[in-house]
Amino acid sequence: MQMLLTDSPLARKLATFVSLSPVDLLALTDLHRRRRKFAAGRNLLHQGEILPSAFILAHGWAFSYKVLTNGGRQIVDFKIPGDFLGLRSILFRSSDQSIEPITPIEASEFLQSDLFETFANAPRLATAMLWAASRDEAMVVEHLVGMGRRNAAERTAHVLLELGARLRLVGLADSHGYACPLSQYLLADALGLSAVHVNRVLRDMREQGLLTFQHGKVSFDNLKGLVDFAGFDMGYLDHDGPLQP
Amino acid sequence: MQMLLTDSPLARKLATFVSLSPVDLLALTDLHRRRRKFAAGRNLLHQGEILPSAFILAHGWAFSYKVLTNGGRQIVDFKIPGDFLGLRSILFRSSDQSIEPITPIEASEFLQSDLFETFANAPRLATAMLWAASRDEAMVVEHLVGMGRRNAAERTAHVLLELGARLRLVGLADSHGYACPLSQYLLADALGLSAVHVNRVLRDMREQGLLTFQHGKVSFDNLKGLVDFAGFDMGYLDHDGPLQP
DNA sequence: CGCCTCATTGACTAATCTCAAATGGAGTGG
DNA sequence: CCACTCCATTTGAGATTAGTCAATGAGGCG
Repeated sequence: MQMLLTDSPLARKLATFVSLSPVDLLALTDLHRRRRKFAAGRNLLHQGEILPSAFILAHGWAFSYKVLTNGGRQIVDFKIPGDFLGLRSILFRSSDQSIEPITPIEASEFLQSDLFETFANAPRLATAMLWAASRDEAMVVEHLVGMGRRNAAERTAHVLLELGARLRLVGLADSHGYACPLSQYLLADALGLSAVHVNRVLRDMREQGLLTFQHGKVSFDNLKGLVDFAGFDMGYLDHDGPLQP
Repeated sequence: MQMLLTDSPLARKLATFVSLSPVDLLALTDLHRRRRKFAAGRNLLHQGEILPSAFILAHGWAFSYKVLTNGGRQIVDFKIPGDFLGLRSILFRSSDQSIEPITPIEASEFLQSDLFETFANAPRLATAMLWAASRDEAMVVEHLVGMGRRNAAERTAHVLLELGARLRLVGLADSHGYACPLSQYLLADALGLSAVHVNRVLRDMREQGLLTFQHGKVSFDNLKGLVDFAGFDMGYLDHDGPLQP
């Protein structure tokens, strides 16, 4: 049983940065009690909704987004196994973002009280989770930076590289590439581009031998060149673990 | 003395959302012990630097930013009195952003240990500060959304409206406008635009009677029209206070 | 005054969007 | 197996937005 839990994507991710004690792992188990499934495309959390629970994504992909009054949609982040869904919405009264599954997903639901309990029982785990939240914020900042000061191709490459690095942490990618359920429309809404332009950019990069995004797979055809091209640093992803209070 | 502290921008901001007890105010006092001054334009915190302290901005403006390998600079957030500077960098080992004063500033420096002490002595204040941090993150998300799905004019209007709302919280603005030390270059680096284009956009909005950005002042010439034009919601700014664990 | 930096404007260029249409693959019913 | 539909992808052409380069003003300050 413990064996299985060490293998959950979240445990795997956290263990990369903090060594988890048996107590921590046990507390993590508790958070995984209520496993639920959701269909693709059906809102899991809606902008402004008040939900007393949050989720740990165990299987499948999702995304968080905001819709504007003018009709546009901006994807804030893609969520992969091991990520929290709606963590902020239980710490604070309401969420300002919506979350929608891309594929059918499985996620473990936990309540606000479960979280506070965990914080009390396994402080080290609490720290690790706070760190994970901070890492998420660093990713949003990096996304913002890319949006403002990288062109369409650099941005696209950067997002796909970042996803690769994150997936590798949970064992879902290697240095050659990964399975990717994103449509070009989703990519466009994340990158602040039109789907048409995303398509052209992907073709260019494929023809330049940098990366291939096709048939549900991302292949890094020239990883070094791509990292260079995108100005991908990764420092904001795998910096040292959290300080222990 | 207590009177004065209730008047600090941070106390004023937090008090809008959480009622602070005398103990909380006292703890806040402690954080304000070490007041320091910094000249405009001199880096306060540098990308990647490890600093054991953070600041509460008491007077003047600053901004946080990242520089890219390609030379571009993206401003992540403007900092006004009552804001934290470098809070993340003491919770986590290193900061991925730099901070620079725009005007001469005064800020209260506090150490990591001061913060943990405060958390222990005044839990309610700790919650309030965590909430403030979360609000900052919501602003970054909104900034990201604007970058991706609002055009140059909407983005500009949105940022200036948001600054107005934040300044009002600390008594530095009213519904007509506020004093604003930003140059068009800074605005451009925050908006992901060229300074030249910012200039044109500002002129357009001035000619349309929406807002005037001139001589260090922002005037909302048609607040309602402007809010409408920018799709400014404000929900992400003044949502309810934090939940009390 | 002379020298800054910031703001402003014009002319031209480059990036990206929009509209429109064609292609292709996966599933579905006959 | 075929015809058909649905959707995502792909491509082209022209319109729009924003960027670049270059020059001129305008205010502040030693």
